[in-house]
Amino acid sequence: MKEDKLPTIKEIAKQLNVSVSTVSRALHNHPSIGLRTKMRVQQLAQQLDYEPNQAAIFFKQRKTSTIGVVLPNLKEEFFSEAINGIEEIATKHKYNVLISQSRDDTERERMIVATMKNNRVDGLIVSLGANTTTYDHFTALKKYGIPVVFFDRVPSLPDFNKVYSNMNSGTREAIEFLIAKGHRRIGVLNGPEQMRSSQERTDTYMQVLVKRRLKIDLGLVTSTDLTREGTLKAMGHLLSQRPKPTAILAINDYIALDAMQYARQQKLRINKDICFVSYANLSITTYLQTPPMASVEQYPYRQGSEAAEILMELLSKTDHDGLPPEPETFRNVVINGQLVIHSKR
Amino acid sequence: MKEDKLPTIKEIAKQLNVSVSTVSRALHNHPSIGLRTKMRVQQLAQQLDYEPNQAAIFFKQRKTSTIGVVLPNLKEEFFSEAINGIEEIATKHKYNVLISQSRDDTERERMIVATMKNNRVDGLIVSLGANTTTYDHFTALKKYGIPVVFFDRVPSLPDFNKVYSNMNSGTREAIEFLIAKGHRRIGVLNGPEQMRSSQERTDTYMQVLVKRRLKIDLGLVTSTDLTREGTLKAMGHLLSQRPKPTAILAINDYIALDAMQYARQQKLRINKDICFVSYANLSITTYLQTPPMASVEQYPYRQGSEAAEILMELLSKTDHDGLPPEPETFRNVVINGQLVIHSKR
DNA sequence: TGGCGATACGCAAACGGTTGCGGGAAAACA
DNA sequence: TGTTTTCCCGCAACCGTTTGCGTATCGCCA
Repeated sequence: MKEDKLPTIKEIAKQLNVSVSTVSRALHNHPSIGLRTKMRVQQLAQQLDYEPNQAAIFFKQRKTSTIGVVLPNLKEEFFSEAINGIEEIATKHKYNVLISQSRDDTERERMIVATMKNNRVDGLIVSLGANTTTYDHFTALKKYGIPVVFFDRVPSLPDFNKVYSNMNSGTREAIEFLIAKGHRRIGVLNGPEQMRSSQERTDTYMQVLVKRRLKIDLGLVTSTDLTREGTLKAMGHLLSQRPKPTAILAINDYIALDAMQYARQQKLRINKDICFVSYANLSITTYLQTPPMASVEQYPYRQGSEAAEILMELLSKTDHDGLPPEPETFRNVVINGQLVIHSKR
Repeated sequence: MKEDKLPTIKEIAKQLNVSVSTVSRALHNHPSIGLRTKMRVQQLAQQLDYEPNQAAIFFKQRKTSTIGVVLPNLKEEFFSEAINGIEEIATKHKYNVLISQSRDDTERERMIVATMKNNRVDGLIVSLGANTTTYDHFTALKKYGIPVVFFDRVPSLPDFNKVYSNMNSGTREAIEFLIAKGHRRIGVLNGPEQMRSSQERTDTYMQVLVKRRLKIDLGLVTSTDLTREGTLKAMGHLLSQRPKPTAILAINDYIALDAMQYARQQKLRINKDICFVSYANLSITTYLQTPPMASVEQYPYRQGSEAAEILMELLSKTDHDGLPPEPETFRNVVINGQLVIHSKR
């Protein structure tokens, strides 16, 4: 009972005195198999609890029905929510999902991509590590026909498939919101400069200020490396500006939380002496007594599911390889972030 | 350049005019291959960027070097932290990790286990869905020699490998802590009754009260199905008791957060009119202005890594199958939870 | 009765790598 | 120089499934 080897197609063939090919076809409802034998095969298969050996199939078909997901970390609700979207679509298309965390370490990221390649994942969905600035480990995959779709943290190069939330509209809304509340000195707590989103955020910030004819003070634009220490240091810088900023736009809710904590330590009253607006709109903020005044919702689930959808499409194309070498077109889906207001004050 | 098929061992063999077996052995540093050819092979392999086709190896070796992880959801920091522990150990042993979420849905859980079996994962690490009361989908795996290790939410049956944090010591500490603070009416916001931990928690609660000669009021012991609605309802019940409880022991931090929000709506002041103590000690609580007074740390990372370690051990045994049918012994690792005090008051 | 087209099934190769076994050639010994 | 040993390497089977192609059987019509 213990060493009950899994039943194979051969087993069935032997017991029924037919060939393996007949069994295989019978199980696939191939038209050239007689109804009688088809029934017999299917019945015995059921009875033996036969399940095809996926490993063998993967090997034979040269595809694993597995997609890899590489992202900075699962701890952030944004990413775990995105995973849900990915999983949803993937399972619908009968794909497995291999997840791995880069922890914002480019070296790890390279390793992960390499092992995923060796494991022959059919495709990849990636959100870049914060410090990743080179993409050769991804371009290398093209040679092997492994499609890659980026989401959220996407490379700034054009020749990649991407799904992301553009910062422009959300940021514009956010700044306008703050201005309408009377704020004139608005600080920006940005991410690392190599991140596409950071640049967009800064750009939009400038644009709005210019449009509203407000003074631009570059001392009010800082960046954090996303570590807690980096955030505190950046906050120290912001709060040392004179006059102090009365509002701060933070790259995401986690960073905003660190920043708020710092501000509180400096005896500033949140949403009174200083207001926060951030991105992501995580559920944890609803538990705070003083949440950020507003968040730009980034729709992680949608980003994940759209990325997965695109990947599925790409995979279905490379399936029947034989088509003319298409002129390589890249998908570029932009999801507009939207401001969600938490606190009226 | 596009349809650059991945180089195979055959390719190398052909180019070097040796047999595939020689190449295979050369790459594995087999002693029976001459130094000269070994060098030539390895060099060419490097030059061609040869990487063995894992799918083929999996198939041949009848093991996939992949372990499956099934847990309720990744959103809870407890689980994503546990994943980190699992990943750490797994990659150290060159295993891949396939993650899937049951979302506390037993049916989904069954499905996942089934597909993981078909995908021939070598072993499984599982944290049960909240409503799972039958374990036949896991016992079925034994027949096929697929080891399973449970963690955190473990079945109450003895014949499984488990790693979990026992509630006794942590709960005792927690209740004693509250009693020392002067609380006499302590409510319990427990999980579903079928969860092992819920029972342990209630038992210990009773024991301590008895020992301290405090009155036991069963109206103060409730349970939630872990949904937000369930929690609010349970809280409604607790707060309708007379006299009101002055402290509440909640099954985990998320539930505590929901509960605290409810209490606040009832115009109760947290940590003043009513105190909370919970389990897990998540990092998000550090951002709260009024966190639970204390949390019982559950060491998710350790639970994950220990579970993975055990699984690795089990896998290394079944590797060289041929040993006498051992008398099936099950590992049972208990990690003592420890009370962490957040708020002095 | 010979020929023809379906119908239903078997043969065998292929996917890429591993491994037991056997054997040829060179080296060492008598 | 003949024999034995040692060192290298090739042959071939195997893992489970899919699939192109060949073929036996049968019915049917001329």
